[in-house]
Amino acid sequence: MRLAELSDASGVSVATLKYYLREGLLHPGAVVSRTQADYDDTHVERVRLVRALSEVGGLPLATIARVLEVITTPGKEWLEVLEAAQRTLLKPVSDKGFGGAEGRGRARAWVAKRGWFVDPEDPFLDELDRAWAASDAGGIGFDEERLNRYADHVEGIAEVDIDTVPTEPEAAIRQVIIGTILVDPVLAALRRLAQQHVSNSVAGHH
Amino acid sequence: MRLAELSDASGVSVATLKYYLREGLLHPGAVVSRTQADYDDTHVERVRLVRALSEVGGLPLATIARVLEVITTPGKEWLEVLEAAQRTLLKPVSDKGFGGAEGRGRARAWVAKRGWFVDPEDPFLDELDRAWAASDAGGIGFDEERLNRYADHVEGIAEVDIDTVPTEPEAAIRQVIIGTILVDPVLAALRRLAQQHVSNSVAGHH
DNA sequence: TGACATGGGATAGTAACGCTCTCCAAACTA
DNA sequence: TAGTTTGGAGAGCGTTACTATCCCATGTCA
Repeated sequence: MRLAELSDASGVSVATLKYYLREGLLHPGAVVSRTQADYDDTHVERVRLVRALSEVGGLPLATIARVLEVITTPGKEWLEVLEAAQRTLLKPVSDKGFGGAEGRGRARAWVAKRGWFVDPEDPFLDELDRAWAASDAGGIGFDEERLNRYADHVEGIAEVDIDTVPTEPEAAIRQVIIGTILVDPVLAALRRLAQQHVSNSVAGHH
Repeated sequence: MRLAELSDASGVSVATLKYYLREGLLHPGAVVSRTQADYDDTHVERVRLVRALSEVGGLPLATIARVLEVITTPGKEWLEVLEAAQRTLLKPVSDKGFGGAEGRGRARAWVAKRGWFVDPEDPFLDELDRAWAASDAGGIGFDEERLNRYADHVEGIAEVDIDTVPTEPEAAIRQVIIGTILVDPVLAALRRLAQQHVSNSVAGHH
């Protein structure tokens, strides 16, 4: 398959493919001659993955490059890779609150109270803090009780996530990382649809 | 409060505040003289809201401007506003799949099968299609059963959402729109923490 | 064998976004 | 009154994700 054919197969312009090659988002094809390279299905797959992570996952290309590196580096220890993946996925946190610095560390306290087994150094605790503070800034601050109600249901989601992780390590890493990113938008869309359903159901009963 | 003081109060630079004023993201202060304007708490709040929607919600400023317009336009019918809000929140869909156009419309079929009451024209059905297709492109495609398991839990989340909507229309609109945007990151962070908890719990039992 | 289109690599240019810097004259301040 | 500060307008900048141009070796057909 030549570059133009890869372009047709993936729906991405030749110019963009060249760009992805330069940026290391796409592995080079087999060099046939100095002006020709051969691409195969792995390239088509890769391009689709990159577009999915970019368009739906909303990740910047630089982050996608790191993600790809992690999931294509074989061997390595499970935990090591997952940790690297987590660090990779996190947007650099700007540490600034929204005018007031109150409420930092609420997430840790809440998680402890709830009895969740999570590393107290986990960066997603800071993410939760940030997101919680943002809700406050938006004037829709919520209390621990409401967070607990959310958490009840999210636990169920996480169980599905863990349930469906393949046993083979290579596939597992791929699933965990890509699944985490790409399933988020699915859940977001489901949430909006479910809101409509619930609200229509309630309305229908009155 | 002068602009410099608003800057101190909100943690946003004067230059950026000027920019927000130009872009209509921040309502003008009361003009005291040609070189002085008076800002108050509503301005501080507004700036924090803009930063929250931008930094945590990840919305582009142009979208934030539209959101603000919707939630600050009083009167209007409930449904009308919510509809406008939904349209506002959606990123312009590029309609392109990820190389293959297969699988379009799966979302509608699935929703019908599940018996959810949603408008068949709802753009979030397309969002769900896109996100589902992206998961396929990522090589972690899932079947309807897994989607059903997710949906069971998401319904619970939506119930919490609807439960906590205030009765007063003005506040309700604000809550629905801002809540939808800003709670997503909270749920995403919770999901990652819950994944860890579940996975640690399982590991602990073996 | 030669004319000529095509492919791939390198470089430069572009559009959108989100600020940030500079300048200005009016106005407050010592 | 001298000096600093303010708000407003405009241009400029850095990043991101492409896109367009140029070049020439190669493949292709006569």
